[in-house]
This record gives sequence, C-alpha cells and structure tokens, in this order.
Amino acid sequence: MKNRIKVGRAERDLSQADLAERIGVSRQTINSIETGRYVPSTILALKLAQVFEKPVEELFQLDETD
Amino acid sequence: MKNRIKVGRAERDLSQADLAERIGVSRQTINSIETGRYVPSTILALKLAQVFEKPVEELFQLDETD
DNA sequence: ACTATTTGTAAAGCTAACTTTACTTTTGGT
DNA sequence: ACCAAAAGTAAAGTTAGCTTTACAAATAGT
Repeated sequence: MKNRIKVGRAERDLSQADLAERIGVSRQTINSIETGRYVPSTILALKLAQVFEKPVEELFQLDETD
Repeated sequence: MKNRIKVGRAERDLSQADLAERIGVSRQTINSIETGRYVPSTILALKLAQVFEKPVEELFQLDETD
C-alpha cells in the first residue's frame, strides 16, 4: 500500500497533529500510516479522503505486496 | 459503516465464496463484512472496489457511529 | 419432499490497527 | 547557535480484522 497523505497534508498545510485531531486519531497513527508502518481501516481512509476532498483511490494505492 | 457489497455481488451474480476467492480472503470475512460484524481494511476495500468497478466511496459509507 | 448450494454464525487463535507515554531527531525561524 | 515545533520511533497494552473449523438455517432446483 502506497499513500499520498503527506502530500495531501502539505497541500492543506496541516501538521500530523492537526490532521490527527481533525479525524479523531492519535498523531502516531497518522505518522505510522505515512511512514508505512501500517495500513488504516476503511473508516480512517474515508475520513482522510473527506478531509483532502479526494477519492480514496487517489489517496491509497495497492501494490504488488497487497 | 454501511456497505453495498451484497448489491455489488448480486449485480455480478457472485456467491460470497466466489467473491472471497477472487480477492483472496475467507468466505466468512465477506459474510462478516456484509452483515456488519466488522469493517474491512483499506486493502480489502480497494480490492472490492476493483472487482465491482466502483469507487470505494460508493461501496462504503460512513455513518454517525464512525 | 430431497438434495445441493448458499448464507449465517460461533469459537479459538493470530496478527495488525490503534492508544498512551515518552524520548530522540529533524526542520525552521530568529 | 538557540529554541520551538514537527516528525520519527519504540514499548506495552487493548481492540478489531481475519483465519480455520464446524455446524445450523435458509434458498433454489428438480
């Protein structure tokens, strides 16, 4: 799984902490997703898509390992 | 989280077992998602979206409890 | 009515998602 | 160089996703 959360965050000028607060998760959760330590739940993915006003498919992309 | 997997499956005339096999999960996983016992990972959501050729947002919708 | 397929569900077990706390490293501004 | 904010990371604990096995209930075809 690749993701473009860091980019989305940069576009909106949000810190990891800002974003975490907006969607109701811990900052480490955002960090861990960005750095690929784990894949979010669909609920989180949909919330991120809402914040960035982008489709989930644009934010998250499957790779060979998935 | 609401989802429209049962509908997508009906459109393509796939059994839960068929669908499960196509995306590489157990039949119970599909059943559990359909019956709302749990929410899939983003990886699974993207794969389901691929099979049904529909955006994730169309297949999965947040509700108040999320 | 009989049989086969599909669906629903449950229990036990494993792994991954997520939390909190806490510390280090990096980046940016002055 | 100094300080503050942001980002990275780690450990321990809890919960949720997913597996396998197994069985019961519902649906469909003949």
